[in-house]
Amino acid sequence: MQKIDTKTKILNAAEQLFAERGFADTSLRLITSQAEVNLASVNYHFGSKKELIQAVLARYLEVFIPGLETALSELNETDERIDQRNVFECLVGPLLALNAFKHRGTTAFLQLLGRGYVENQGHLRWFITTHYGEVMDSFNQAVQNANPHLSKEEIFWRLHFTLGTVVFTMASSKALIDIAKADFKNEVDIEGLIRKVIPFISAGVSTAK
Amino acid sequence: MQKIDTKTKILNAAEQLFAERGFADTSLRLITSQAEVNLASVNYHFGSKKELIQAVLARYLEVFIPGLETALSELNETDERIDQRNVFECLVGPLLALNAFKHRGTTAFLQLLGRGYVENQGHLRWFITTHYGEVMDSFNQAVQNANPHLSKEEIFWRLHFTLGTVVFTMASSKALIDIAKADFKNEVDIEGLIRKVIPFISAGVSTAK
DNA sequence: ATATATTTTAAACATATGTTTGAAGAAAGG
DNA sequence: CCTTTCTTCAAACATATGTTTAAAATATAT
Repeated sequence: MQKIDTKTKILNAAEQLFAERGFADTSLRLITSQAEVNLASVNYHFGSKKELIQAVLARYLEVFIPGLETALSELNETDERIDQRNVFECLVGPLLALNAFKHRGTTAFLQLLGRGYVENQGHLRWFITTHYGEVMDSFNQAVQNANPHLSKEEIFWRLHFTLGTVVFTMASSKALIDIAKADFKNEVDIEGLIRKVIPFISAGVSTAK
Repeated sequence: MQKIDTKTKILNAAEQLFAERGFADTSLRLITSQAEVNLASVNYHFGSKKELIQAVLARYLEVFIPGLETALSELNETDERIDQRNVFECLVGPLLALNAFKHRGTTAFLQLLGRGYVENQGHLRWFITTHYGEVMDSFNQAVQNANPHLSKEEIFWRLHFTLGTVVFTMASSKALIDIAKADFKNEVDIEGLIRKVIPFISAGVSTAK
């Protein structure tokens, strides 16, 4: 059994609590008690709560973004006609890879993303577009290629609708999966959920006005 | 110029600030200073911050739910084939009616709904399904009539995807509208946003597997 | 082994929060 | 008018929060 250093213990506890309860409702004392570290170590290792939040998100983005980058560049190199579903499929691999990187990683990442977008007047959006602007542009380009009938503004809106669908679904995935199991006797896991949501958002994005 | 009583002044200020900044990030002192009333009057009139939040939401639900009820019962009585868009259109009237009830009422209500769903581990979700279960069932029935090719389970999932789309979009509507204005020089108001989202969710709900 | 740097710790700090108190003020009823 | 009830107000209260401090403990390097 290997020893986990303080920094990682804080990140793990903070990640889980932020995803479950949101950033504002999670105190440093709650984080440090769950991580079994001293309160002051957060400020020592991260500087402030704000920087801790960024570090939690960064740990996932640093894995997810490169994965998305390679998937997108592969897609953009094929000469075949690109369907919107193919574009969204680019997200599936990198997203599920987060589960290998960390237990329940996919769900946690998507929940954090949702929290970050809704809280703090869209500061996360600014962070992502300034730090990972190229990937966003690349993804946007792929969507435009798949939907030549749509204006850039229409695509902007629909991609944000998509983000809402995914983020909200993942944030309440546990409850939804439980309900589905009780009402329809049907077991669905996180990958099954992704497979269900892709036809929905693909149809939404590609539909004619 | 009529005198507005303290209770209403608090509700108005709280509603605006809750919608803009979320519940956790809005202090009672911020509310009472904007409402120009004494701090203690919140506890006097509402008991606690939690009850104030419920009162703010209830003021809208009491107007919106009956409106939705009548729109749905009208739709369910026609013998014509119902399109999925007709079902979602049932929401538009009651939603826009909130603007007559109160200035910027539609936006405020939808933002509050989004905040309520995302904050506080889905407590609002439980509140609505237990208090307004009949309307939810009626809405569900209309969707089934409009989509006879879909199983009940598939509809269950897609309606929750829809909820996510709407709730997330509205919670971040201010930020999104600002970006659209900056990037595309295009002013979108809340009705415009509703008109944009309905084709998206309608296509998503009705698409074949 | 000693000196240096890094990390951990308990305690204190400053501030912000929701809530309560008790007196003063206003409104209503007889 | 006086009494009673309802409402407002400034102040205090108790607690929770993010952050800082300075000493102790541990690790690192020479």
